[in-house]
Amino acid sequence: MDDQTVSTQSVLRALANEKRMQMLEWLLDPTAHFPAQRDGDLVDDGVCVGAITDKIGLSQPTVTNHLRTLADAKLVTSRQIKNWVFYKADRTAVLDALTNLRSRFET
Amino acid sequence: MDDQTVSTQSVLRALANEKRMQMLEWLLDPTAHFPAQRDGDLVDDGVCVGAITDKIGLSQPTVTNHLRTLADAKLVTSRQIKNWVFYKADRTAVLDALTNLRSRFET
DNA sequence: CATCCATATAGCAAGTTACCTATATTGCCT
DNA sequence: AGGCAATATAGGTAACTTGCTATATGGATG
Repeated sequence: MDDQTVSTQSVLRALANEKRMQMLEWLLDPTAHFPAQRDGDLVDDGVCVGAITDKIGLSQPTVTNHLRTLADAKLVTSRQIKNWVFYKADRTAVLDALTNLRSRFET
Repeated sequence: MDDQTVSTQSVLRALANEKRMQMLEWLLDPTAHFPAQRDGDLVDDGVCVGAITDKIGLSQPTVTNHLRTLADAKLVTSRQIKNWVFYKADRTAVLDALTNLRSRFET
């Protein structure tokens, strides 16, 4: 329950930034937002950092940092393939977090 | 829609702080968390700043500031009676904001 | 009208966040 | 092995957040 509190806060902090919100929305529907990748399937593996960096217009380290924040909140997962790291949204985790949040506010 | 974006962010920023989350939860069920007030009904009028200040253990100006953040996000409303200001949670606004947020993440 | 009480505003300090550039790390390829 | 490519880490700066104390404001009351 205290653990719950911490995690809800980390989710809220992760979402309370437009750039991260944008990235998460893109990652939830990667084929709509990113070109196909040579190594790694957009849907199965996720989107590589470079593609996100190109699209969002921030430096690569800043993007890596935002992705870490999303990962800390368990909203995205990452996997390494060769020397790429692919980030993938966890839709279930996102929706569960919101359900959880909502339950705090219902009577 | 851009307006929507801004407002979603203000809601998320408002909730992404434990003290404000706490206050909002209290304000959603005031009778469970605050003693009856002489001037102003807890449910109908809301909770006065002083009562919130006593309970949360922050200075009065800090509490006023947090309440403003919640009010900017439209999660609470305020009304003045005599020289008290009563803050009241807007449950509908809270739930609508979450519904709205969720709709961004559904397929 | 003087004062008191409740809240708001001003202004400041400390901590955190968001961004950058430079560099390290790691894996691949010739 | 050497170099290239992709990402992570380090380190620095500016802006924002969170808290405080001191003070202003404005209604109520003796």
